[in-house]
Amino acid sequence: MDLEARAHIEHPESLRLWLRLLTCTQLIEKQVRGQLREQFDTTLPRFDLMAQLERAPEGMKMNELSRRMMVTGGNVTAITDQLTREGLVERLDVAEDRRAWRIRLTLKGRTTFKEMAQQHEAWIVAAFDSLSEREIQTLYKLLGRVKQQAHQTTESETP
Amino acid sequence: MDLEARAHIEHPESLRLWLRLLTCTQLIEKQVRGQLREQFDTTLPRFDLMAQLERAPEGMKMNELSRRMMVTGGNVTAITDQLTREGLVERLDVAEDRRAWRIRLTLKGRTTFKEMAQQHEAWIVAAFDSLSEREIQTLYKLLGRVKQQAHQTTESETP
DNA sequence: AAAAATTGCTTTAGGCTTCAACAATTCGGA
DNA sequence: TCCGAATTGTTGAAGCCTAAAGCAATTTTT
Repeated sequence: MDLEARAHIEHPESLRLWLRLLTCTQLIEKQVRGQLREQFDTTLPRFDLMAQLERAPEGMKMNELSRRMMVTGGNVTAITDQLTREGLVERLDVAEDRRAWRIRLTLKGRTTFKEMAQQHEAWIVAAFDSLSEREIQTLYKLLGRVKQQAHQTTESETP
Repeated sequence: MDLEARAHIEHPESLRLWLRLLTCTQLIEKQVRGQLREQFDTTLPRFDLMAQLERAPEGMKMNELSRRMMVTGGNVTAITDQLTREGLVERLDVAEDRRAWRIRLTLKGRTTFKEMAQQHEAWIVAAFDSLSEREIQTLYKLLGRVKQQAHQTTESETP
């Protein structure tokens, strides 16, 4: 019993697909949130922010974090504040622009993240366990088209 | 520039797939939220609740709404309160169980929803425009397996 | 160089969401 | 029958998220 329960017989296939997509994402996401909470006492947004930073050893401006995480700026401010208080990330001055910060994982942040990331990866692999390599590829490719289209639509909204 | 930016070269394909799935869902969802807001001054959760009710002419217990919407009960209480105040749904007594309510769309709710649903359907169809009928079927089928697996995992968590 | 526009971040108000604790009711077994 | 357990819905605290407004610094225009 889930979101798809609302699909009508006469609904177009795309609508059914959308509800299923939504259901899958929400189920997996809930599971990941729960595990992060239980095992590491943290949240998905905080994990996401650290995941972005892990790829940028020299740090990243909040601006860029916001774009990559696909959330608004105010949000990044709040999460960065938390992680800073806990000593997992640090705010560094940007020499050329006194408005901006460079956010970087601390040593503690880096080791903490590594631990979480390893578990996280295992959960995700388990979530797609029922698909073959080939099927994963197919899914990946088809969703690539959906994504591209969605990006275009989003961008052309505000001219 | 989106969530996928954090994918490493050495990450397993499932992780890349997960990030892409998440990106697609979020992009489409953001778009739908925006449109609902602009065109109908409402929110996605409110639309979702009404969508569930639309299939149950005799109404539905909050309990069941909560399960179908995949959100917690407190949430349903709040959204139902709002929609009730606006005259879009109504709380009816359940004869056999004085703890429970039966929530039902009012006439106003029904006509309002029909209008929104029509637009909503068009947005979703547009979102998957770049896929052929056959590709939509493939996606639907593969995600079906993912969903089934996710449901099982979720259920076996709390014994 | 001054004015205007833009950019980077923060703050605030408001909505969604969960979890945990609670009251009322119903159910089930001794 | 009666007591404990489970269920139904509500409330409150805390976190995430957005949109909009605001401030400070920077860039562009005139």
